[in-house]
Amino acid sequence: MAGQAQYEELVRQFSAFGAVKREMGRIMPPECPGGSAAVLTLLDRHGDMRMSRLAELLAVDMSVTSRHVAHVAGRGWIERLPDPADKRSRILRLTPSGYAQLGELSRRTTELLTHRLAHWSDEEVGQLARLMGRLRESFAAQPTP
Amino acid sequence: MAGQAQYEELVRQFSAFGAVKREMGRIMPPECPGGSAAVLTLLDRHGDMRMSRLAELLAVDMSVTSRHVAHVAGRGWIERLPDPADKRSRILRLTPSGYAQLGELSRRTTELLTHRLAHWSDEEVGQLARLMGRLRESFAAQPTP
DNA sequence: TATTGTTATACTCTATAACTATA
DNA sequence: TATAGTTATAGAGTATAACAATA
Repeated sequence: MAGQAQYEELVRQFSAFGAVKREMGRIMPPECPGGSAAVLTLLDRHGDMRMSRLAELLAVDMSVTSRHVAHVAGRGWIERLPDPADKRSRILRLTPSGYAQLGELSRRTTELLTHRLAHWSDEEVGQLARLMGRLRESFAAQPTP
Repeated sequence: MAGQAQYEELVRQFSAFGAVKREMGRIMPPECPGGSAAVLTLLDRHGDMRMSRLAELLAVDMSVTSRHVAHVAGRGWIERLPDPADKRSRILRLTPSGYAQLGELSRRTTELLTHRLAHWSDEEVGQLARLMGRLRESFAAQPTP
């Protein structure tokens, strides 16, 4: 249970985090903006899925998901297969080209973080990842009413 | 010095953080979007300053800063005073109305975080704020060439 | 009637470039 | 000539609402 001053400090850091996110965005391939990268990463992580499931994992409206998916499919990085169980649905699946794109994304982000976090210990990187994961869970647990 | 797998996990958490930021944004007053809140917060934190200094603290282009400042000034939350040392410059200063708005922002964010982070210890909140602050510093230290 | 997904519209945030006023 | 700030334009991300197809 923390106090108001601590929460305000945390909010300041949340706000300042935008600069980190923007720099990550700048090193991405021009054809693959952040939304596309998120789609590829989640499909890699969780396997084939439907639009609605992807929207849930992205934590954005399905209309937004639809846009991102259309962009990614247009580049040939995923394919949209018919769902035999429900003709309204489509199953999303990474293509070999999509896996190649994921490799490129990984190379770029690893290269940037290797430089920027050169002075961070293994434990610190893990701790930040763990706390941010817990933060996301704490917010996802109680969706806005 | 961390490995590629750890960096990829960290990048996933960076991406997922967007959901937290969006929920924070949803509870803001409609007249005061994120950019405006950042301007008010930084002026409160660092005192009166010029546009260029604010742009540096926001870590965005001055054209973006100019937009946010115009919005905030239009609501009467800050005033733009002439700089006696340089007629091209303007000194930004919070008004009483601006301080009132800051109080409202603080109430809303504290209320949200009190609920969402109810199970977090004081130490964990402090640790997350500290690590995110260090992350920002690690990125700011080497601006993009 | 309800659900899956798409599209149209609108709003926020951002960067680049052109512009002005002053240094 | 260089700098402080503004504005116009363009692009990415998002949400809401209206819509089509299917359950």
